[in-house]
Amino acid sequence: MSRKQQLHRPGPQPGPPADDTGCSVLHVDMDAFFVSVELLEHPGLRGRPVVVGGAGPRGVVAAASYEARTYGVHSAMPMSRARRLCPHAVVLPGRHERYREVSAAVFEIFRSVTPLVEPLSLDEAFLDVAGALRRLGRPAAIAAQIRAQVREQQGITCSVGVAATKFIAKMASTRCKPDGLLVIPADGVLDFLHPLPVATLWGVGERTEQTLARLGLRTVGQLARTPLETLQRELGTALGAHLHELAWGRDPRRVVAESVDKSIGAEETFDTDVADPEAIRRELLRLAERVGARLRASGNAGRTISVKLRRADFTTITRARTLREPTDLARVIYVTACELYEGSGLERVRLRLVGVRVENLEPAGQAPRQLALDEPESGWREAERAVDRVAHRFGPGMIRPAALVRREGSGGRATPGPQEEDEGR
DNA sequence: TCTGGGGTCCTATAACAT
DNA sequence: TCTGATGTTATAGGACCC
Repeated sequence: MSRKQQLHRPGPQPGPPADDTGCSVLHVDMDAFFVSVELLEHPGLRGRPVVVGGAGPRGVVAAASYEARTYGVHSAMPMSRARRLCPHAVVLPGRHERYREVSAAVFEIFRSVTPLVEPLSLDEAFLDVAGALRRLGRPAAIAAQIRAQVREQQGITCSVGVAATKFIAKMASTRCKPDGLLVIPADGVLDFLHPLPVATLWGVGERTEQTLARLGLRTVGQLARTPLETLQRELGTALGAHLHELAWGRDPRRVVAESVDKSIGAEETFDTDVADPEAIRRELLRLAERVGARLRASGNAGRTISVKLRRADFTTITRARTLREPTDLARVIYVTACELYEGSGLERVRLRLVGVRVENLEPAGQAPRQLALDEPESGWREAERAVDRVAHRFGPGMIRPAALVRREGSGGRATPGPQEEDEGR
């Protein structure tokens, strides 16, 4: 569900089959993934404008059907605006658990082709099929086979870009959406690339597009012919060099299957802005509990705790502190987060969002366990492990700190979160 | 029109060490 | 010993991705 989705003519490539020699990188992208999964269960909605996303007052669009897109609706758009653009759209709240299941099944198909599968998100991945050519045929044939299997086994469509490099494969899948297949031959890369608008490049968002527009650069070709030094002066050394390389079709990045988490975090936007420090601390506790549980589930611990505070006017600050030892304990995360919040100078300021993140991750097993006798940590550790076990058996939210048990008139969030539906246990 | 939640990466700066 | 140059690490902010 790329944000840069555009409406395109679907269908196969015209003309003779393109030469896919050396094009061993595939980029597979599900078409309007969340919507497509919903349509499996609500076939009556097929052909109608359907939008998946947050239904609350501050929700945004996570996915839009192609019918909805004709009204200008696209992902990341505020839901209020989407409803205005397309008042008769069907809005569904989204069920990520279900999307994860379908995603897992689709990725099984990918891995039956090659072990070199690099997930980018639930709905897209790079595949390096160089090692599968002998067994399964040419890259374009493998791509067609994957598309057929996804359609037959899961009932949804995807688009596949085939090229010699990752980023050209990704651009290709974007250009052939929905339900398409596009091969960019190695000797056709620049013809494909140079007429495209700069904003289609991976790494060019709204801000960078504006900067480039100031320089009079609208197409990738114009970008390519701009001196490297100019780009680096205007965009910074790293981004300037990166975009210059991409504009010439050069992208040395390999497809890598394994990846390590660098941070784990949670954040929440309030339905209405909150100034009360007690309510903010309660939210920090909820978030710390969530992050701690996910850290322990993933077997990680982290040394750096950061909080993110977004004011009503959308300006955002972050504050971080690095601990002497890594932790996976919600209690430690919570206490640190509170101290960072209290030291931020934003204690009575109206906030629309708070977030908690743990960085500098390492496997929890190798984290040194300094525990002096007077430290209560081991008690917390046992307590939190017990909570993990209960959550595992009975579902999350069965046990939680007393401060999070909702009381009548306790303030806090304007509407209960998903784990607060039931009154206090 | 009013902007979610999960992340990664880059840059600038400051503090500190060599 | 003082100092400048240089490297390293932590921090903050922001662009960008899906």
